[in-house]
Amino acid sequence: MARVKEIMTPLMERVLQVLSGSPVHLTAEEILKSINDVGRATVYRALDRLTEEGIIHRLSLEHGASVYEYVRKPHMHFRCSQCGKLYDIPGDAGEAIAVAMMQSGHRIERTDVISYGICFNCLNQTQNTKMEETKND
Amino acid sequence: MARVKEIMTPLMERVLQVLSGSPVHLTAEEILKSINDVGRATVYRALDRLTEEGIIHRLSLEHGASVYEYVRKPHMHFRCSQCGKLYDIPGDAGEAIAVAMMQSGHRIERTDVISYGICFNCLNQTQNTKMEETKND
DNA sequence: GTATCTGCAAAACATTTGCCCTTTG
DNA sequence: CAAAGGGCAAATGTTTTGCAGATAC
Repeated sequence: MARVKEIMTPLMERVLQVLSGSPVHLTAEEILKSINDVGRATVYRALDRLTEEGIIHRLSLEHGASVYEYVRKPHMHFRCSQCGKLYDIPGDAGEAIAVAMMQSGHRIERTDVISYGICFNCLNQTQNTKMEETKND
Repeated sequence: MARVKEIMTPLMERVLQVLSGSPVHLTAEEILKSINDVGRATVYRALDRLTEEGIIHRLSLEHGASVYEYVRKPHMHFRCSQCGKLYDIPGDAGEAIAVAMMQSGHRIERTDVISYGICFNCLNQTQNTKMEETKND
């Protein structure tokens, strides 16, 4: 951790504080808002460097901005195509993936697993909406 | 496949032809260039619909545009953080992921596995560069 | 004083939207 | 002619860049 500390700038520390204190994924814009008197570019620069150092994760998603999260235990992600909400899914990529990736000869630094579909919340709402529609017909 | 055919517009067919004929992932811009007399917006619309229908996959990556690929057999992806090249990695997400995702109660439609790191190509070049530098010091 | 960090504004991309024209049934 | 597809340009949203001032060593 000593080495990590060395490379940290004040802004990186502040960004990291915001991220590590948040239970949810945040976009660059959200982080920007929760820190006063900071330029947008600086936040992006800090996020880039924190990502490169492996201290945080950047998640690139369909439609809209990337989100950042403080690296805790490994997990996967699920994104609802309907409401756009992002869920953490416990568990990690597992041996199978690691082995396949290793055999490729590349140096793997991290693996993102992202599923897309309809979340349980939207599934229920759709059901309700359908019932309403039927009633009104 | 009958149902699929019904919803295909001429543009969707042309886009699909380009994608299914390409061994590599293409960005919207690349697809645009390989089709004459087509508006940018139309290509995006076609790609959106093809993606929704599950006929092609959109892959959202760090830095730069999303790439599209024709859906053949399931596989994973590796992106080199240095040269930006995207590699296909044989194998799929496996049971472990599917089960974990299912338990979440969401309706999973697809899962992307993307690893980031340094590709074997860049690993070699870096080695060579280092040797050169040593020579010149 | 040189390198690093930061803020600001502009630039650069990637993607989406609105509007209008064309085609098809 | 209504509905759907498509072209174009402008708008939007996200991220990056260039530059100048401030700070740290």
